[in-house]
Amino acid sequence: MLELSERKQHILAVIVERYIATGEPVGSKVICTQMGNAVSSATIRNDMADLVELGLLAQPHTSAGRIPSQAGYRYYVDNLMADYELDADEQERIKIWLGSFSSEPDKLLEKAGSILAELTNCVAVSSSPADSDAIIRRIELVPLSNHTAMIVLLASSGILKSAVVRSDAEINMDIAEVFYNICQTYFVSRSVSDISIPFIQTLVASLGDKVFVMSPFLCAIADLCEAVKTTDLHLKGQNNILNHSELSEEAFGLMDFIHRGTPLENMLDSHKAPLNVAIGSENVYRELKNSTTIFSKYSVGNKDSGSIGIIGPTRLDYAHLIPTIKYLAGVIGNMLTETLDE
Amino acid sequence: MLELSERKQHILAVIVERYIATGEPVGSKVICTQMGNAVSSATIRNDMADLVELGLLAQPHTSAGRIPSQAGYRYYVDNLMADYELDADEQERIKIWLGSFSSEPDKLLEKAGSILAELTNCVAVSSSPADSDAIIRRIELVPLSNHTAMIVLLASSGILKSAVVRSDAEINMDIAEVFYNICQTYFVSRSVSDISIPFIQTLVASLGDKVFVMSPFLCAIADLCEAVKTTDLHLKGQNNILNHSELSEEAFGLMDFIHRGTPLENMLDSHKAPLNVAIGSENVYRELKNSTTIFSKYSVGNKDSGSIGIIGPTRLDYAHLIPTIKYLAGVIGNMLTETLDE
DNA sequence: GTTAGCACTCACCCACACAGAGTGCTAACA
DNA sequence: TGTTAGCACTCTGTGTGGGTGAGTGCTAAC
Repeated sequence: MLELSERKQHILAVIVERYIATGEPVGSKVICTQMGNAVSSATIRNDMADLVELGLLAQPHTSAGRIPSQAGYRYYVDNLMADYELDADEQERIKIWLGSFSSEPDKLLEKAGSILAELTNCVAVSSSPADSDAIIRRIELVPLSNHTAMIVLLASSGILKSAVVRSDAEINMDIAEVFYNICQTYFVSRSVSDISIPFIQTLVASLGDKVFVMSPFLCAIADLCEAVKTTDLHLKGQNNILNHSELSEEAFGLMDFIHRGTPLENMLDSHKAPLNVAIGSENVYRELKNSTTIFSKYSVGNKDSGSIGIIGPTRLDYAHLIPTIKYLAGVIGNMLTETLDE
Repeated sequence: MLELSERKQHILAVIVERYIATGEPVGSKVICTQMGNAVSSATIRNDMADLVELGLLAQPHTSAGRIPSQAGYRYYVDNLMADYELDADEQERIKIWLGSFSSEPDKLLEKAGSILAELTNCVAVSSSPADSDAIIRRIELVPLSNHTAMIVLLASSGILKSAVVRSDAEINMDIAEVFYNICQTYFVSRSVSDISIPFIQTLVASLGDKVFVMSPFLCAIADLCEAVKTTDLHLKGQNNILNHSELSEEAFGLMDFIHRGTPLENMLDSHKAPLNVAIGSENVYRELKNSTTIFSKYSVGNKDSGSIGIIGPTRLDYAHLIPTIKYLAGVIGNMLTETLDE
């Protein structure tokens, strides 16, 4: 790690924080005042020149002040940033906002995304748990009309998926009973990755005369298992991209990137640590080379499941946003774990 | 309605279609060629001057060609536009895309929005049916674990709402039975607007010792009824706003507008006709004064329910988009009606 | 009513000058 | 050796003026 004199660290911190606040390059004179005129602006200029040399600061042009380079932000996040905890008020507010309506996992994640977008003024992304090894906990048939029913599947990943199925035959108690038995025998307690199309086909073949009645339901179950294995991304606050003038050049590319879906999923999947902060070109995808991504995983029942986080400019209030995202991920994890309580 | 000579109509049509295709102002010479040199460019210039006089064309500046004014688009849509039907291929493609996974109403609408965004390169908006007079068709309790259950509510508007509820007491057959009886007696066949907070309070008071077990469920039902009364908006293809250079000036305002939600809901609610095309300042909200909105209502069980449509620039391929949106609305209506079949 | 011919009008592009902010460097100082 | 005052320098942003070209509007003839 880079060794910096106390004063240079202080100067770097002032520049980062001031630039984060104003978006304007910071000149030596301003820093001088900010530091209570402890040293002259010329001294600060000398230090700033050194910091540029070290790659921690950048100069948009000769006659402008300095702005943090991506490495400068990184140094700030790793070494200078004040530890900040959400105060009880903020914590309470988030909890109430999130829990005002006890909802399904997918809706909870969507709502968490909305909250995050609101709090951060960035694009918020939340991913629902995708777990190929998830076990089917329960499957229920909910009759809706004579010919339609809803199938609900609860997986050990805490995720709940449902589909509406239409059957040509009337859905009565008999059918429900048969469905229940099939589920208990062939589906419940198995891994979702066992439920392949061939599996369904063999199963269907063994059903005899019930095959026509049952097959739409069984196909729906296969679809639901597929859905359990698939990551769902929820995007919120896309309007915030245009809020950040430094992103206006690449707003189009960014928008396109987040709408493409798959690369974003891959990125979230590749995260190993519970918290990931990627500044500028630390991001794998070059579409994000001028953006910062902050993502936190949440865990359902002690197992890392999905992520929630933001995509924004590199000029971000890291000191406040990182703890906020961490906290939100914690709350979501707890709420989703509850559904699995036996 | 404005009386125009055959030739002027033709010139207007050429200008509108060419401008839609290229985005460049159209000059007299180009039109001349397009019309097979039937008349000279000077003649066309004279006609164009008349069309400007009538307010159907506009001139970005003296030495540029002409572009359609908003009134010009309107005249085109009302009188000149070719009637276009989706061919069987396109129809089939939409149906397959939409119906690949028999889904819940909300998800169906979301998917329809995605399809529309894809097909039109515009922001697609779909609203789920909100009906204050909807009748509760069914309420079902789906146990998920010892202490959590899902409540599913089907309303006559074709909409299905669900919530996950956590109860301190264990959820067993007894509780399911009590719940079922309460639902049959107090909820099913009533209008969702009857299920007010006071109603729930009186009901709770009459439950005696079951009050603690039941109240979270009953509160959830009240929330669900509220949800049935509320319009849900699904936005898709927001990246498309940046695709249209003519909207880049107001991209920020537009983005903000569609994210505010309520005005958009009000707009959809105010539509009386099955198909609404508002060009530029025909839109009530001034944020849309340079945009076009095309919305079609879909009906569930012969009753107008929600809308689906797009927001884009005034420069749109009206001749193709309008039939596409109409068709999609028709398909959605049919699919949602099916769920209600008794 | 239609056409050819021509002057005219802007938007666009480029080059240039000017002001202002903030620096880099030098020489003096503690 | 580290710090400071002073000053020339550099580069952006803005505004001004001339040149080019596309497309028009107008006039006079057909």
